[in-house]
Amino acid sequence: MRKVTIKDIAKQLNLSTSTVSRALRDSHEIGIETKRKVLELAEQLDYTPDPVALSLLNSHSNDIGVIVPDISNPFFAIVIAGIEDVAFAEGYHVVIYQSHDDYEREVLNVKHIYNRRKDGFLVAVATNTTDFSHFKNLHDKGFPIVFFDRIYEEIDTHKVAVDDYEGAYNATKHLIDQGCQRIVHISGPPHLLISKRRLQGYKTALLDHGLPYHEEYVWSTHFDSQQSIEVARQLLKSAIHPDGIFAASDNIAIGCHAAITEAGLTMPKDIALIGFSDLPMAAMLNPPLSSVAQPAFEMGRSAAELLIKLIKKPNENTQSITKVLHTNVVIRASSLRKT
Amino acid sequence: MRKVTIKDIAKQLNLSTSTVSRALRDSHEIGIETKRKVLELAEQLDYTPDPVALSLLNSHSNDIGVIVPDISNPFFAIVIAGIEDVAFAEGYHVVIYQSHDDYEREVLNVKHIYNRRKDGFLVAVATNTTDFSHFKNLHDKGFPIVFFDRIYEEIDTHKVAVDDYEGAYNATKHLIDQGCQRIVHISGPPHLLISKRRLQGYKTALLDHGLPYHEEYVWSTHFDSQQSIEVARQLLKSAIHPDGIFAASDNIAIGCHAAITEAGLTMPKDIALIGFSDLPMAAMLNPPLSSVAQPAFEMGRSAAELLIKLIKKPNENTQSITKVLHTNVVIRASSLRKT
DNA sequence: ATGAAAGCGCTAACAG
DNA sequence: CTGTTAGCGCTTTCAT
Repeated sequence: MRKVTIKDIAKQLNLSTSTVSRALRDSHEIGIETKRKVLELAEQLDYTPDPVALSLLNSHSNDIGVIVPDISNPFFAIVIAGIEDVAFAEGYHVVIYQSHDDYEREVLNVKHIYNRRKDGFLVAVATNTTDFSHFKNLHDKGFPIVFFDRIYEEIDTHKVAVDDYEGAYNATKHLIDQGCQRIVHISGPPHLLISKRRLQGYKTALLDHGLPYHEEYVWSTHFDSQQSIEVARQLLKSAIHPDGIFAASDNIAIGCHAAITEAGLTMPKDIALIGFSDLPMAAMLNPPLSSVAQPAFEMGRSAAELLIKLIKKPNENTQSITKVLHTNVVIRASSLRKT
Repeated sequence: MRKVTIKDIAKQLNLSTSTVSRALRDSHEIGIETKRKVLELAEQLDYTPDPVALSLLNSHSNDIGVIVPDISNPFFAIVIAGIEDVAFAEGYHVVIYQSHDDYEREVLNVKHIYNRRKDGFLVAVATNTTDFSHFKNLHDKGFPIVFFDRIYEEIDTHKVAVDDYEGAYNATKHLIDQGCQRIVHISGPPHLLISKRRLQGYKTALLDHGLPYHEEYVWSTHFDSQQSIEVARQLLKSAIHPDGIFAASDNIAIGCHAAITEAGLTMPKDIALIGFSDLPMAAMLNPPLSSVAQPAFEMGRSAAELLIKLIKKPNENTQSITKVLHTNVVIRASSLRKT
């Protein structure tokens, strides 16, 4: 029970494969009657064109790739949902790749994407990637790439990100407004652009409001709660005794939340806590977690739209655009002292 | 700057493409010297065989698919990590598909997998799938399929699941041991096999320990915390006044956890709560959530091993095996009343 | 030991 | 309006 091909139809109808091919694509140069017969038999035989043969022929696949560090991070899961939303509507299928924040895996993923003739890809760069030639090489060949969230600035292509600086500034300002004096920032991996920008927002907010900036108040960890709880425990045992914590992500904040509770301290009285991303989980904690909301779904949509634009008319898009989305601070009980 | 093909190598070396092809595959009928030259040039030109051409030729791709309802569910994310673990080691690439618990999407995913000549796939069936012919048809053609977690029993192929009955029984027994008298079960979608089995475990445990089984004590919702918090609120407002809740998943339990806290009740004193899966999140809650641990990573590994076995020697595996993994109850503060 | 030719499924000149 | 031919990149008979 093999797959039915264009050949089968041709044979049964005593036509050539090219005629069948043309009839199927509704070419104007085919007799109305022939067309009808072909379409009918195709329907009846449940014919579907072979995408692999088409890929070999046209060098494209109607698939687009998306590389994220980790699908279990709800932020990326939501971004992917946004990507699928527009891709699906435009007739593209999205193939998900995980780099597991590992450079080697990321390189493998990129190769897979290119070799399988994907039409382009979207990527949030892996944490430990420092060599970007796997992106650069493809981009130089004109392969459509869009960066999102974890952006690499040096390649001249479309990018979508959030205003990290603004979000961090406002989160920190909020803590200051709540009367916090010793505000610690727990950052993500220091070399990431998003980490740098969030740190900058934190720093500027302090300075703007007459609070000193101390390097010892800036801690750092990975973007996952397992590691963050450890770091938070250390922090709470240290001599700093923070009365406010701005965590660079919700996963980090969740780790802090658990460590604070574990230490017998209460939020927001002893420590006011705020995270970044406003994952669905944030509202479920006890007390509910304040967070800087990122439009993750919208980020996915925008990135996909830009990629598809790039795929459809590669020439018209000489100007690469960087889309900056805005955040807003969602205040919940973990940081709300005053009413 | 096109991709380098076997033809380029042939031309530069004044050989035929067939010779080059053979040399690359280290055929014995090729001169040692020729072989050396070919290999050297291939290396130098950074030649990689074109997987699309190979797919068209051999009807396979070295890709395996995995269909899950939703990647943002950490349980599935971990299963996928397990799948990738063994697939990667065996030289397969895993392509992730989301059904979003939607039948239509699932059918589309299956078609994509088949059309793109994936070597086989693993699937956790979508919640609202009631027609299984898209699986049945492929299975009848001999296409390798393995079911995991959300299993469909009627197709005779390998399956991997957890002992849901056992897990549910032990969770319920634990609540009974803690002195709970009015134990409510919040189930997942009722028609799912895992829901039925967990319900059965709950029921039997009650009966075995001299507690009555009331249908009004069984509530039901989807496997996500947003919807669960609503259901939990309703439950708490009802006349039941449960002193124990066994939630059919951690997401459901998280919703309950939030609703209980919101209502000003305390765990485990007023209500003892236990979930199912033991997601990383469970330990982070306040109070930490008890849960029935499922070996998610191991489930992924087993399922992938079975699929690859099926792919490699389809004939030898006439006997399909169903692997049942064991659970264990992880007790934390949300349910621990006695010490 | 190597080459020529056919074919995987399909489309696109190029002919009639 | 329809058929023939060539080719996407590769492997595999079948010759030599």
